[in-house]
Amino acid sequence: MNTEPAPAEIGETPTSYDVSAVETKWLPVWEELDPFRADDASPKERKYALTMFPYPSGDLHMGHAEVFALHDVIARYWRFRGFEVLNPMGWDSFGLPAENAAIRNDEHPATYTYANIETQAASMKKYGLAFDWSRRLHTSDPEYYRWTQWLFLKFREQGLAYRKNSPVNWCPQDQTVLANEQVLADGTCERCGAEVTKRELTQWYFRTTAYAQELYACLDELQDTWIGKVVNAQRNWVGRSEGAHVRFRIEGREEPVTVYTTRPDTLYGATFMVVAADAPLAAELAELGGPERVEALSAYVEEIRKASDIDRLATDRTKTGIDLGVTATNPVSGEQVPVWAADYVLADYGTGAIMAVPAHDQRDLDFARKFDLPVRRVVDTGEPNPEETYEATTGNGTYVSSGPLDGLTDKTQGISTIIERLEADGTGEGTVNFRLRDWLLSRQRYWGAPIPIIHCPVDGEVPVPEDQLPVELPELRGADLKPKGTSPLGAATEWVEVACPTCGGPARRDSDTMDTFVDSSWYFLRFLSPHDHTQAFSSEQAAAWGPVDLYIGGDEHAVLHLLYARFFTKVLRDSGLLTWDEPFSAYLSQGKVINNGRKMSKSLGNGVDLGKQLDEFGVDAVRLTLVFASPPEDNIDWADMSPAGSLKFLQRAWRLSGDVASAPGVDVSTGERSLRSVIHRTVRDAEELVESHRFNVLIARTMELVNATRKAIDGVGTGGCGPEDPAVREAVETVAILLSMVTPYVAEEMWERLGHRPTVAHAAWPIVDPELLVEDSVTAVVQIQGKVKARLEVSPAITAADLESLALADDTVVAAIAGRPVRKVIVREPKLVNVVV
RNA sequence: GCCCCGGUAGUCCAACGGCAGAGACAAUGGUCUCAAACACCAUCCAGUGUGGGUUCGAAUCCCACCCGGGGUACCA
Repeated sequence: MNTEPAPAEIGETPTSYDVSAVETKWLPVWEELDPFRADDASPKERKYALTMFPYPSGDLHMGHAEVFALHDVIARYWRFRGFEVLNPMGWDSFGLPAENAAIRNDEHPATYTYANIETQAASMKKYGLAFDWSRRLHTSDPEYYRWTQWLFLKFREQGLAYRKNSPVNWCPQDQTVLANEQVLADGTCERCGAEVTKRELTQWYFRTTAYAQELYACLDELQDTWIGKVVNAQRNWVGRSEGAHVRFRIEGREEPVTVYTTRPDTLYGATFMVVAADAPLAAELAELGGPERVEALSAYVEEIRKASDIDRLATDRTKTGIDLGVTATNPVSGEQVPVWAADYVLADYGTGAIMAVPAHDQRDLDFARKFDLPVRRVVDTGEPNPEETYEATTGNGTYVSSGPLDGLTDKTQGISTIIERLEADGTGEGTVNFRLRDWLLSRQRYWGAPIPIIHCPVDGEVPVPEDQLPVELPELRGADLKPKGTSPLGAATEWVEVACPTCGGPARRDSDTMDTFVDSSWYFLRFLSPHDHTQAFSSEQAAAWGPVDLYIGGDEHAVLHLLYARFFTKVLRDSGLLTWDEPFSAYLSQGKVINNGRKMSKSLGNGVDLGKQLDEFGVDAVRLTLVFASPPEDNIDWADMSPAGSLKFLQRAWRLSGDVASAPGVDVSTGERSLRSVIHRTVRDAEELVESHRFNVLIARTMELVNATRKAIDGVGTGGCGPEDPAVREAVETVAILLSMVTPYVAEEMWERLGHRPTVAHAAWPIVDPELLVEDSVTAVVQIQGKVKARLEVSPAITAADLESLALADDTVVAAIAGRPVRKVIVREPKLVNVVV
């Protein structure tokens, strides 16, 4: 600690406080008083404040420090404003790092996990956060994952959890499958960075697609209370599009092939059809084409399987594909078109088959060019003809060569005309399509919640009976956990081999564990009744507390965690367990803490250690710096920040508390008006600023109040009222209360020096006196042509007419008008007059 | 490519369509000191990315473009 306490000379007021002494002094007092425990029986109006619970890897870092500091402002503020606040904390404690550490150190993952949890818990306590610690939970506790498993079984009963065989993302490094959401845009694993490959495996899925429409539609309600970019990201991820299914009859095949298109109006321009090469449909059609087509297809599929996702994802890659040797019939024109298989058509989007309209889709045009297929323009947009330029046109235009559409110029009308025709003929219909896929939840790893299913050769998939939950993890450690391509649980013979609950015969447990995102999809519900051994969560408490009033977290979870939690909420609502539609009424994401323009990382060597910052400047100064730095959602570059400056300010604020010369409880209403006016304006602004999450401005306003108070104390003779004035006490108490939301230690210390008993968290929020917000006089500006020419001191109650005549009589105004005729006068009393000449 | 968000003093950031500055960092000068650090006092600093438009009046609203950040990407 570099803040030396001032030498305590007898009779002299110290000029600074000892940061570390204050921290050790108040921490036990708060533990004792426990002011933030939420009362389920409270008659008060409730608020549920939630911040994303951490994964226990090592100690807390700067990112945690920021989000917790921001979150704490809201939680403490609501409490001050008379709400009963639920503000819980726990750990998302299943996950790979613990498992990898266990392999490295030949130990059990729980050892690493729970040691880190204790480290983080101690740091959080020292960090002075307003959590209700009685509700602490860890998702890796059997008492928690028992209910994760129970929820899985409920979902399965409703057909929302199922198993299917499908090509899945496989991370060769972590030796496990990944959800689509866990594969980055460049085709690498979001966790370890390895290049993701594909494998054909039977895996468990949650049917998120069943809720695609609602997950999309409800975003409208969240538009104003969720941070915009997250709503946007969710919208993109769910990916709703409107279009049509169109059925093409295939020569020699009974079933027609259905394609999905968003441009049915270009149907007359379809010159070939393409099916996803890796879909079963392609194989079927190849058989129609003959043995050499089958062979060609399988060679082609082999080739594309070998290509990495990175290559696949390169958009400028040349198109590849093969002719399947079959023809399809265009349902409106009767035209015969060839059918191709290619990898630019995705098996799991739409129907896995498209009608190719090269003139009006660049991908199709590239393909047509490569394989010398015909291009036919059917919309004349006025741009050069794509048949010649090889630049597809996608805009509005006049339909040509399009039968009944010819001459039409409106795309919307063109689309609806074709859809009507298709529907009348029974060859297609309008439809809505989503990009969202089902959520792959199986993981071939150990440290997660086991999937509570038993596979019996006689009875098939049998759920573990509820009274046998939880299915606890067997004790495995070290080398037992090494990735081998199958789950480590599969090798735990004694654990895997069980009697079938239905027939009693030999059977095997499902040896996969659930994606840890399952654990975090419902933790906000478990906080409502964390010690209840009879149910996952209390629906009654959920109705009373929920939904979460404000959720704060990082935007790395903008699609994953938030989407999954929303999905869980909707399923549980439809199961009758919840009454609300969305889990988080408002969502705020904090920016990252970076250093010197770069993300902090070991390889760059620019990490900032939170512990060191706390040791050097103290908890309060670090919290203040993070809150003051910028609006919450902006990144903070630590290199631009000055925790030393923050500490300087806190010392100045603290010093005020030693200068107050009136007694506690003095009648502040007799205090000096101008200072009181600043106090009450500050409080009014503070309310608005906290509610609109402009915490950085809140700090600025508090600094302003500190400055004004200092002047009032010292400035006797120059307008200051001196330390005895009751307004000074009111000001300093207000500073302590405002600061307690951000810097609880120094605020508590000030509160004590002001002669109050702890804790400042119990202080009454100042009531704003509207009388004190009225100003004695205001400065009105007079503009000529919008440029300021003069200022007038006027009464705030002045009438428009009076202000106008006052302004027009002003010498500088008269001079500025210079005799020109006044054409118009705009008056916004009492602040502004604009003269137009 | 498409979709979001942003661009204001050297830096971080404020500013209901109405005086561009609330607050801070840095810098400079001073007080204090044997000297320095700390502390305190004072000073300095931009016309709001560019170009149009709307308006009596634009940092703020609209359009186009440039730059930065993020999301997404053969999604038919």
